[in-house]
Amino acid sequence: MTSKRKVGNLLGLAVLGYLVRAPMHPYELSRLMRAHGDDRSIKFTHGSLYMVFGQLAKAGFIVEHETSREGQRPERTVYALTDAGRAELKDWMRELVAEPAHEHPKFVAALSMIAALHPDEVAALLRDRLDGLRRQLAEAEAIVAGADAHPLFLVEEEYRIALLNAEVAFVRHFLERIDDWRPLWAGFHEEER
Amino acid sequence: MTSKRKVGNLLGLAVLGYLVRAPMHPYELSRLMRAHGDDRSIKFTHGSLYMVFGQLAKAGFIVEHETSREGQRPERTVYALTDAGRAELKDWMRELVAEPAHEHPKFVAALSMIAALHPDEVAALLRDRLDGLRRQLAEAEAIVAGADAHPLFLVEEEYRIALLNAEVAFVRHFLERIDDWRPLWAGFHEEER
DNA sequence: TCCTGGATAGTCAGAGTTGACTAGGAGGTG
DNA sequence: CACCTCCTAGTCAACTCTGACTATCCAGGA
Repeated sequence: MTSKRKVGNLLGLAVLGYLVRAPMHPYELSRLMRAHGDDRSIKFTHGSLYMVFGQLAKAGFIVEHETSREGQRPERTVYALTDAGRAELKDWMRELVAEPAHEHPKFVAALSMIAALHPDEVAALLRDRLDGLRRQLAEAEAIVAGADAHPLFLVEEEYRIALLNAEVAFVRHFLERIDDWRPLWAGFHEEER
Repeated sequence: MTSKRKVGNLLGLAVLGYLVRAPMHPYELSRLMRAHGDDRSIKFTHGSLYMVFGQLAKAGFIVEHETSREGQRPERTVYALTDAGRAELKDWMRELVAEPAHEHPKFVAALSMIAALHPDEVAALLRDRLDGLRRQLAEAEAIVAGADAHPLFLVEEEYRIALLNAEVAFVRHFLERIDDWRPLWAGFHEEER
């Protein structure tokens, strides 16, 4: 069952996943995640990270391990995972892998309203989109090719590539059919000269 | 440029898109959208709809058209689109269609942390996921087949189908490779007996 | 006739999120 | 050696969103 989690932000999952290896303070984790390119997979800003640490602590998944200070720098609070946190990590991962979630990508919203634009314009915009998709594909492929890590650690990038390829194919197919649909479509735009 | 919109919630896009046809009050739109199955494309709850109407009004994209009351029922406030609202609708649509957004699906987050689970368990979970994906595919295909509407109005459902098929293929491919990766992977789970 | 459940229409407290702000230290440079 | 910029580490006000709550009307069953 997808009963509601005490901490819903996926950034919390990443925190648990990293703390299982070693206790850390938020700022250290922030650098680590950026270095690993995790910001491509998990949305996070500097500010939300501290929020999530606070939420996880309140929920009992992590505890303050120690607080230290170097020179006059601000104090650092190091957190460690609890047993409850370890359990939450496993349980959350199981749910995310086993149950495909119904999500709401922006492009889907736009497609559901697509008749609001004139078909000629849609065709031009879709060609722009194809360019953008190809750029994203090139980026992802460069990351996979350029890394010397085991493919296990880039499996999320391969997933992204698979979805991007599917979207490219869909957009091309859409472009091919647009002319056939023009008669019906035009009905919505009579008033515009 | 993706300069920040005054109203960011995609539900606002739907509101603009429907009000372009006729003025409406929030509750009426809510029924209409549910009847059209728009909740599959755009996330919305009853409560957030009233919020979004308020935000759009504050931003000048819609205005109160009239308020009426039938019997002792609560008062209904009917809103109409302004010229600024019409412009925002077009501009927003153009951006959403032309520029592929980098989004953060939950499954990507899980994949980036996948080594936290034992490979045997991941294999089992992925098989569960395949079942779920096939159910979602069946659902989407039934919607496309069962509707007598023009395919233009179901293009978002076809997009979903394309992505689901791509994900099925990816998961199957992942399952095939899991055995090869087991030696490396196992390294993370020595401690667990 | 009374009662229950669902549709109608909207409000709002509390939880979550974002982005801007603080403030000292280290490193480079003209 | 004064100045500027980036790095370190964290806080917080303002905004957004969710879900629970209010209140009336109407249809159908007991």
